[in-house]
Amino acid sequence: MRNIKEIAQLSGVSKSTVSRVISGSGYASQEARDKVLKVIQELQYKPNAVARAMVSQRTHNIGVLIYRREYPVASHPFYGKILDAILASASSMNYSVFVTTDHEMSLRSADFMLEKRVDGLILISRLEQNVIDHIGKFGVPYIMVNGSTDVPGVIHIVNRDQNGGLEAARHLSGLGHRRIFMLAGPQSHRSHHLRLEGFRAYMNGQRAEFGDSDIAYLLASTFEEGYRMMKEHWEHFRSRSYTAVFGTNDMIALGAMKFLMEHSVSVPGQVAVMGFDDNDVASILTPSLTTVRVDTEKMGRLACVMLDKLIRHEPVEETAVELEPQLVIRDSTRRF
Amino acid sequence: MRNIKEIAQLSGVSKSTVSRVISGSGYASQEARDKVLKVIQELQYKPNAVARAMVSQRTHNIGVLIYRREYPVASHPFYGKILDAILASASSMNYSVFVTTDHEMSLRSADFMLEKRVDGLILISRLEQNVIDHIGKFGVPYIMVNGSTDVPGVIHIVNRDQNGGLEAARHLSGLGHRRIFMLAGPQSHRSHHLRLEGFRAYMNGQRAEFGDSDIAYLLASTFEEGYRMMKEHWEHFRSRSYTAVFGTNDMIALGAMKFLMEHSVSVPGQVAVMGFDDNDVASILTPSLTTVRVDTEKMGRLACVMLDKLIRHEPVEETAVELEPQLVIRDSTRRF
DNA sequence: TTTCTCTGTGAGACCGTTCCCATATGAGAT
DNA sequence: ATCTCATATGGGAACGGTCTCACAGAGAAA
Repeated sequence: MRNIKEIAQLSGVSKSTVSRVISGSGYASQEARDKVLKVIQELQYKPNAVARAMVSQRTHNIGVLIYRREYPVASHPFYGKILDAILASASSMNYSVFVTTDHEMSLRSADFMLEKRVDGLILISRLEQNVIDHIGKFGVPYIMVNGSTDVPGVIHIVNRDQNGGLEAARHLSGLGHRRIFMLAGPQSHRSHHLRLEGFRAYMNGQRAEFGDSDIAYLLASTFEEGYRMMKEHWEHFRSRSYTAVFGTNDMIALGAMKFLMEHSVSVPGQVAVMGFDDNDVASILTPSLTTVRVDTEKMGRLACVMLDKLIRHEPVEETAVELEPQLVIRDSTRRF
Repeated sequence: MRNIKEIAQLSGVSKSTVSRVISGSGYASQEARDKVLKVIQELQYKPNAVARAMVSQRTHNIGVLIYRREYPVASHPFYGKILDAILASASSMNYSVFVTTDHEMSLRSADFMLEKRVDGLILISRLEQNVIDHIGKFGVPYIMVNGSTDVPGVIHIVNRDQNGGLEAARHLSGLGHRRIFMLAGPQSHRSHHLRLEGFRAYMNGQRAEFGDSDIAYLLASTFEEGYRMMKEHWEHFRSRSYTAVFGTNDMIALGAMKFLMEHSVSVPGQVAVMGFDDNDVASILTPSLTTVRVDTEKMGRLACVMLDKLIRHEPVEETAVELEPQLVIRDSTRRF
């Protein structure tokens, strides 16, 4: 393969001069510059990033680690969106991105990145303490996005889920709904937990009746599980004459909505359905889903910008960024 | 940072011996082996992949390049699936994956990968000739997945779209549908073109009436465009009393279905709707969408396996792999 | 004239590995 | 006794860049 030495010989200068021309720093006469650039152009020479990384101790690569038990991961309607945003931002900042997905939270996939000497790491979704400790030991800067653990000192970007839950409750209450059934995703996951808490806080604040019997706890935050739990609680649901369902994410809500529609329950005519996240499917469905929007685009962008600062040892103002979610009213909810 | 030299000093051997212990090749006494491994364990030493790549001229990285004009890319219900499969396969084969998405087909993003010296490249979606030429010049092995161009010699993996289109026609005809309206995605794209051709071939073979007036050509293969074109042809649709709609992908079909349902047309009661791809949304919707399944999982896996062969200079049997699609009958179609 | 500064250039160390080669030792064959 | 051969080890070049440093010439300031 072509290298800088070959360019140097062909243009009749030393490799030092070639290096200077390429980097643009240091002195190089116009004459030398022209000769070198001409040869580079002719040979279609591209500097070897591996060698560069070797000496500069900077790879200009960042790693994105997504842990998720269920498929899909990259094409996941929520995590995939964050990934998309990261890819776009990173590219505009001249970083290349290693993407690793894993189903168990093993140290292996973390090591995979660490060996490759990435400049920084973006960790998406919940992470266990030992993985964080492991990564921390390496001195590689990292940022957590939408993580579950509140490890002190770890820089993380999250959605203000509690507020979102509160907004959802306010919206449904405002429409006149008094009996609301909640499908709550795994409470070990920060988002689902806080969304429930926010919702509960509003209801309690309003002295509205909302207690443990109004909540179904799901084992997964999937469409199937939403459908399954709606089915399982169907008798209960009818006997208590609920008029609304709130799922702690869109897929859950969509699963519930599918069950309802299969049982000829009109949405939103008889029962209003509301989700959280605002993924692409939410707006596509008939009826389109009222939801609380999480700004995944900003999450990804901020993650890149902040990680870049960490990498360049610039000061980072905040250790925790919380993004405000936004109520998106569509067709699946209406005044009761 | 820790390096092999430091390990050598601490274990009282030369760096050559340490290298041998780590790689497992060459001679090393049990005694030396133990000492070295102990130090490695204590220091949590990980060999530097950048330095390794430097001398071995193998990075164990592959690049995935996805060009797509519209958002989303990574989270796209079809391309995202392929990406997911690639990530899983690559990881099990000990490759790390660079993911790059781009909206225009620029040489820049290709260069981005080439400079980083990936061992191989997987190109997803349509690629223009100049980009292919550019990459070809570098001698980096590459594979095209679901590409549009039939460049001779380029190894590619595609779905047998023509057969799929044919199966779709056979299915709808078999159900008794005689008047079928087709929403055809951009014909510059191989898949959409062949799906239409396969469909047309079956219809003509059956001497069924299916002509140009039964086809609407879309500008994009999106949900919105499917909706828009269904709307635009609504009068035409009704006047010709069509009983079925076939979209050349699921999103198009879903867009059309949304329009129909909004206009109180019962699906599949009055009009049957059929798509192509079988993405996650297709099974979620009510009614669930009858479609033709593309084996994205296998596409991704094969891409990795074949690329690995190319990288290791092993012979690759086929230059073009065509995967057989599979009819998936769900609730959106029924006997007319 | 001498000294200083700016411009321009090349030699060579270095980044962290791998791998080839030289060397050493003890056992078994000749 | 010498010759092989397998085992074991370390020295040092190489991979392809960056960067520091030494040095040289030219013009300006002393």
